[in-house]
Amino acid sequence: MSLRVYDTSTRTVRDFVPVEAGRVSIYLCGATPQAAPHIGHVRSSVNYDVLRRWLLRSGYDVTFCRNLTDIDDKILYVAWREGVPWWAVSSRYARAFTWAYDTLGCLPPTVEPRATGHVTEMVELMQRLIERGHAYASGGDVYFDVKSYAGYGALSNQRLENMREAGDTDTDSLKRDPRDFALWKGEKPGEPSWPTPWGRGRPGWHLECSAMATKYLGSTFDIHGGGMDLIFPHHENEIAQSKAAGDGFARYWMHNGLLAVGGEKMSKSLGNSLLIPSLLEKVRPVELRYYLAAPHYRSVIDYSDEALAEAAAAYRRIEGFVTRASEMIHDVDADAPLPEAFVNAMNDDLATPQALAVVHEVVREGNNALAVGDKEQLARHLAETQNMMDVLGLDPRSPQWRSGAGHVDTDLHDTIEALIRVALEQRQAARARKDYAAADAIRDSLAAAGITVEDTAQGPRWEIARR
RNA sequence: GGUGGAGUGGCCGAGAGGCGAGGCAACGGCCUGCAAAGCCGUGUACACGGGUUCAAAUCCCGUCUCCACCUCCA
Repeated sequence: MSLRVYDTSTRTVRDFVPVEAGRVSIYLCGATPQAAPHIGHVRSSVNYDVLRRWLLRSGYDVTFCRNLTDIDDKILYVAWREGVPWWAVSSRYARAFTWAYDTLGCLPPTVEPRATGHVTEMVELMQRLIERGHAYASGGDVYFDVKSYAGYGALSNQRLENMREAGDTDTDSLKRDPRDFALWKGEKPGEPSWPTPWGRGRPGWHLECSAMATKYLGSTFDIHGGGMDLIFPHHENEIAQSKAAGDGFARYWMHNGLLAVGGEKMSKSLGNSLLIPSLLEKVRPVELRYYLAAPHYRSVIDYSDEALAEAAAAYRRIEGFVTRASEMIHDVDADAPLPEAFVNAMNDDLATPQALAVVHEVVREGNNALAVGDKEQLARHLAETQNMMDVLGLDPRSPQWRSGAGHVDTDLHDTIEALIRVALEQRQAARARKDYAAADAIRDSLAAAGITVEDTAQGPRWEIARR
C-alpha cells in the first residue's frame, strides 16, 4: 500500500500520486506574524512536518514551501499601536515563529518566502487575471470577480448564492458584487505601499499565496496545506485566482484540525491563546510534540493540562526503553525496515494513533528482550523504535532532543559522572553488607540532588530526574 | 438558514458489520532488601430511541447535544 491522503477538495481519501515521480512539492500556509505563536500554530506545523518526514522516509525528494504573510491589517494595527514600523512587528514575530518551529523539532522549510518580497509576481498575476476578465481595478483597489469563475465555492462546498458579502474592505461600493474579494488594496495615508499599473497600494491577503506557490513550486504542484479555518475564504480564493489565471495549482488539499480550549477554538482574536513558553514550563518540547502528533491530524484537540501530562508519560515510556536499550546496543541500523503495521498506518492518511500503537507494542517486546538479555531481538526492537519515532520527529536519541533535562551536556559531565559513581559504589558496598539504612540514605541524597537511581540486573543506573 | 465534523470505559484517544488499537490512571501478581523501571493479568465502553442482520460502536430511520466554517484566523 502506498500513501493515501484525505483531499478536502473531493472530500475523500485518495491515492497520492505526485506530478513528477519521486518528487513532492508542498505549500503550507504559514503565519501572519502579528503576535507570538500559540499551540495551535505549532500543531499545524508539527502535523505537516510529520507528513514531510513520512514522504522523505518513503523515498521522495520534498520541496517544502512555507510562506510568511508579513503585511496585513493587524500587523499595521500593532505597529500603529506601538509606534514602531510595520516591518519591526513582522520581523519580531517571525523570529518568534521560527523559534517555536525549531523548538518543536520541525525541519526548516526548503524556502520561506515573504509576501512583501513578491509584489512583482502578484502584479503579474493580477495582470493575467484582468486580461482574462476575472479581475478589475476600481478606485485604486483590484478585485476578483467571483461570478466570472464558475468553480468558485467548490473547495468549501458552498454555492455562491449562499455566501455573504466579503468584509475585507470598507469600500464595498467599489465592488461589482459584494462577494468579490480584494486582490490589491489601494494606498491609504500612513500605510506602506508598492507601485502597480493601477496605482500604489498593498497586497490583499490571498494573492500572495497564489503568486508564491506557483513561483517556487510551479504552475501545478502536489499538496497545499493549512488549518481547517483557512478552507474558506483563503484557500477558496487562492484556487479561484490561480485557476482563473490558467494555473493548475494544488492537486491535493490537506487541512489540519484546530486546537480548542474548553471546547472552543483557540485563536488570537478570542484571547484564549496558549503560548509556547508557558507550555514548556509543564513539559519538555519533545513531549509537547508527542502531544500534538499523537491524535489524528484532522481531529480537534481540546487542550487540557491532564492530557498533556499523559502524553508526556506515554513518551517517557518509549524514551525509557530507548535509553536503557541504547546502553546495551551501540550501533543502531537507521535503515532497518519499519514494521509493516506502522507503514500501513502512516500510509492510511497519516494515522499516527495506530502508528504509535505499533511503537508501544514494539517497546513492550523490546522491554521483554531487555529483561531476558536477548541482544539480537533487542537491537531489532531498538532500531525499529527509533526509526518509527524518527518518522514522527520524536526519536529520543536525535540530537534535537538530547540536550536539556535528563542529560548532562556540559564539560562538567565527567566530573558529575565521577561523583555519582563514588556515591553509588558506597551504596553498593552498604547493600552488600545489608546496611539498607545507609544505602537508602545515599539514594535519598542523590534524589535530593536531582539524580534518580534504579537497580538493574547489570547494576545501578542513574539519570538526571525530570522536573 | 447553508456547509462540514464530533459524542467511545475514570481520563486521553483510534477503529467503522463478527476477533476488546494503544497510552495514562487504578487494582492484583512477578521481579526488588525496599523502591524505581519493566513484565503478566484485571474492563464487557461506544449520546439517546427505534430498525436491518445469525451478528451493529460500525448500516438505516428518527432525536438530542457540542464544535468549526459561511470573507480576521493555523
